[in-house]
Amino acid sequence: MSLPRAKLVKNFPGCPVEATLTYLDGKWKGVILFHLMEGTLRFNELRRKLPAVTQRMLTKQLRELEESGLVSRTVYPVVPPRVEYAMTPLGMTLKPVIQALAAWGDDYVFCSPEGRELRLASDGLRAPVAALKA
Amino acid sequence: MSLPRAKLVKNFPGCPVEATLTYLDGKWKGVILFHLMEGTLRFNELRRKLPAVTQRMLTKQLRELEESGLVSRTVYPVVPPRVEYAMTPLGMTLKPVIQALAAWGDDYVFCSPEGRELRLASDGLRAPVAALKA
DNA sequence: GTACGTAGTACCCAAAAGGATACTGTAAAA
DNA sequence: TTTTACAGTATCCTTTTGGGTACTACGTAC
Repeated sequence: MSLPRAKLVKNFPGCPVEATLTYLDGKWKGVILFHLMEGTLRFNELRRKLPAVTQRMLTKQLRELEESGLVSRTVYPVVPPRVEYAMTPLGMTLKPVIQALAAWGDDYVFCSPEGRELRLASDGLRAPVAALKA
Repeated sequence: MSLPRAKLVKNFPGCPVEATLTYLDGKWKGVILFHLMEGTLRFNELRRKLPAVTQRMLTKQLRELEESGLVSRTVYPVVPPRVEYAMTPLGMTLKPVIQALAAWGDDYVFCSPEGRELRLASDGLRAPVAALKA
C-alpha cells in the first residue's frame, strides 16, 4: 500500500520504545530471535537450543513472530516433516536491537550461582561504570 | 559482595537478550525509562506523560524499576508530598538499549490511522531495506 | 467549609500468558 | 514389530498481569 512513512508512531499510546517492545514481548521471542539471527533453524533444532520451552509455547511464539513478519516459516512436504524458520529481511533489521539487548545482558545481568534467579550488577557497577563515560 | 563478573548469564535459561528483556518487561516500563532518560520527573509529571496509565499501574511499574536498581525514588517529606523519580547510574547504562529500541520503533512501527493498532512496515520495506546493506 | 493537588493503598475482578499432558500421522531405523 | 524422529494440535489448568473503583492524609486556595 506504500504508506507514506509518516511517523504515526508519535500517536502511539506510549512511544517508539513501547512499540518495539510489543514485538519482542513473549517469554521466548528474545531467545528465538537471538538464535535465528545466526541462521535458519528447524523446529526441533530450536527446541534443543531452548531446553526449557515446551512444544506448545515454541509453536505459539514462532507463529506470532511469523505473523509480525519478522520470521518466515517454510514447510517442505516430506516425511518426516521438515519445517525451517528463518529471519525475514524485516526481521534482520532488528539485529542492532538484539545486539544492544545482548550486550547489556552480558554486562549487567547475572545468575545467582544457586539457581535461576537473575540479578543486576548492582554492587556499585564497578567495572561497568567505565563504559558509562565512553 | 564484589562478585567476580563471571558471565554466569551463560547459564540463564535463555540468553542475555532474554535477561535484559526481563527488566524491560511490563506494560509501561519502556515509556517510563524513555521519559526518565531525559531527566528527573515527579510522580504526577510522569502520569501526565502517560495519559493512559492508571495510578496503580504507574506505582507498580515504578516500584519494580526501583527494585531492579534502574530507577531511584526520592521522597521529600513536605506536604503536599513530593516524590522524584530518576535514573540511577545503572539505569543510565540502558541508554544505548533504549535508543536502539526507539530507533527501530521509529523506522518500522506504524499506527493504523484509525486506531490503536500497530503495524510493521511489512509492505516490502522499501526505503528501510537500504539500511540493511549499511 | 468545600474543593483541589499530591502520592499513593486496598480490594476485587477480567483477561492474557504460560504450562502440563496427551494425542496425531508417516517413514525409517533397530 | 516396536521404537524413534519430526512437527505439530487439543484440552485443560494455573499464574501473572493489568484494570476499575474507592479510599487515605495533609495543607492550601477559594
